[in-house]
Amino acid sequence: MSSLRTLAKSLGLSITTVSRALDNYSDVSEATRARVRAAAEAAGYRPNAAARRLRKGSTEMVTMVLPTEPGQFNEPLYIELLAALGKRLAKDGYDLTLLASPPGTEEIKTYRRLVEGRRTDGLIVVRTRRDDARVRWLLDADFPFVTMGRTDVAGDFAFVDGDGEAAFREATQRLLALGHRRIALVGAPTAFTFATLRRAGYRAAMAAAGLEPIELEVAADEEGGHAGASALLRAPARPTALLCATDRIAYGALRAARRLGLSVPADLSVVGHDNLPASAFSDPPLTTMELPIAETGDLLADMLLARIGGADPRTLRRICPVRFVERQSTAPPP
Amino acid sequence: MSSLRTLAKSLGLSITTVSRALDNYSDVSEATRARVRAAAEAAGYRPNAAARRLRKGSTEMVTMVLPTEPGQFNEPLYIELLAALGKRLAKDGYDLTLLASPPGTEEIKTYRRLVEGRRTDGLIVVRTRRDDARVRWLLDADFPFVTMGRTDVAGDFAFVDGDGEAAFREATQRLLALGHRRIALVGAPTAFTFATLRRAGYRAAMAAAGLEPIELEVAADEEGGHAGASALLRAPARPTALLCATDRIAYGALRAARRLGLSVPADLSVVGHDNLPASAFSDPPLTTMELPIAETGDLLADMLLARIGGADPRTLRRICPVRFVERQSTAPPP
DNA sequence: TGGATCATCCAAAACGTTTCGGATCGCGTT
DNA sequence: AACGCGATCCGAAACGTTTTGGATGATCCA
Repeated sequence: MSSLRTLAKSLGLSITTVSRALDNYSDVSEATRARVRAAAEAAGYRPNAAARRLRKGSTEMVTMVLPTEPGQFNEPLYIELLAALGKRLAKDGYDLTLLASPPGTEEIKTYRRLVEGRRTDGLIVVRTRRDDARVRWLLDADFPFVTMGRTDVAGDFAFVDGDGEAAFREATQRLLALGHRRIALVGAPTAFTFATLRRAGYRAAMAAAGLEPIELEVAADEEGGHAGASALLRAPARPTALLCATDRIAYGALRAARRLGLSVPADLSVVGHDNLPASAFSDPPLTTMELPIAETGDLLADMLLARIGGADPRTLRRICPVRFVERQSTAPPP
Repeated sequence: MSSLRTLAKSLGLSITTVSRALDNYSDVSEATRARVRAAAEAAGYRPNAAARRLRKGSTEMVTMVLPTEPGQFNEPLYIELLAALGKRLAKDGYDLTLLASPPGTEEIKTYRRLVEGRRTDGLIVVRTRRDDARVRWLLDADFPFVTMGRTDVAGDFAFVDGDGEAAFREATQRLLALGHRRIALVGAPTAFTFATLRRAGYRAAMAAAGLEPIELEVAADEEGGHAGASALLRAPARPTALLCATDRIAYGALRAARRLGLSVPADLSVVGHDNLPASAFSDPPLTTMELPIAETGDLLADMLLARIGGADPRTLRRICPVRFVERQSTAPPP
């Protein structure tokens, strides 16, 4: 409604001057600037986003595409991440938007639309895979992006990740220190980088202790955890501890243990990862691990802004330590 | 990079014709259309979103602003809602974006930016309050929007809501039918419409049975549920059933019961609402209620598109039935 | 043959902003 | 008196689409 034109006309000034006054250019007098500001305020002037984008060639927005399919995992984390990112980006005048897309080819199409239609200045890629088509495509298109989580894809790009390997190594060592020997991993699909890294940490600690790893790969949700833990706990040499790739897997495992009449932690120790809000209230409260999500969001935002500004991605990589959160689902073996 | 201009030049056609060919206008020959299509495909042409928006005056995007503060509630639901909405909107060529904003005045500012800067064609408002400043503002600005959840704000707008009142009435009746008499409500903050409606249903059923309601209002998360249930269960005439406004409150209640040495459902029945993925795996699996979220999303999307198209909001209101999900957290009282 | 109709194409305007390259004026210097 | 300079201001172009309002031939009918 209220455009620069009408504003200029009502002030008896040129469009140029009004624009520059509002943009704090130095070549407009303080008196005029004040007058313009007041008028703009009174008229509720707000620059038309499309026009400004067309002219400036930048959208001042950043997008995160969330792969969604019915019953996916880790969503609460992504929302929190979004909140942190949004806050940090807003400081630099960027809007953060989230786009839901079913994973797979549909997702790549979404990226194409975003990038080729110049609908966003930068992207945040989450739930990375070891071979990640999105990352490959974005590298190829030479478009600014940042990933949360690592990838095996060759090329230079910015990322933030938790040190899942060290975390699971440490967690395994803690279980070993408690006296456990038959420690099983209820892992997530190893197509995801995080699952592979956590497994590597587990394997390393087991190998160092001279123990055979016991592993299962399940869907990264309660159902997967339930099925996986049920299978493991029915085996002849029943594990005394379950190291779960995620908290949601751990919830399923807790339920499986109960159905088999095992009490946690007396008969079985269970450890998760993510420290979801519900984990402090599970039965028993879940021992788990946590990546400080707010800091991660800040970092990702900083990196993405740097990338948009043209920074070298090789300087933008960070692997963050994961904090161990001890609760009541772990104890010495029976 | 590849604009209409370059495309036209390379084809020896005018910009107009290329544009119209791609837009399936009838006044361009089939032969030319095919030629243009092929060239556009080859060049990877994608219309510049800003330019098209500037010209058409519409953004072809729809926004949902998610009020986020540390440890909020119901996020998994919103993600699923987002997925459903996105799918439905994509069919009509609309992008759905989500914007996180701290609730309160900051949130209204976000709405102003979106609406006055013409950054979106329509809004989805969630987590409605009885007196909702966002709704008031949007009504005042006469901007197309849809709410998930009702409001006491006077005025006509489109909404979808679950029939929380009927659901909680029915749930209370079920508990009554099991023989419970001391049924307590662990409610959410009644500033939120849903909390008030659910409480109304509970009160109606209790009144009809000639019983005094026992109520507490807590934060709508695990912590709130834990605190509220702890207080209620320590009272002299301990309730035999807890009706919780949300599943997350119910998780906290389950934990509180356990800490007090009460077994669910033998000593205490617990009922939630939302049917979060984790609820089938709590201990015991939680009896709860469910609003089919995918259908809700479809409905909301339909309504919003209708509103953007100028439909009368008075024809766009829907209160959906809520399904009762019986699991193992309910039983007759001891 | 002349006029109407149709199929196909196009020039130019418009959307609202930012920005380039001056224009104008007053004032102090030489 | 001419000049230079700083402080203010402005016209016009440009961003890449969509759309209006024709233009141009070819074909058809009387």
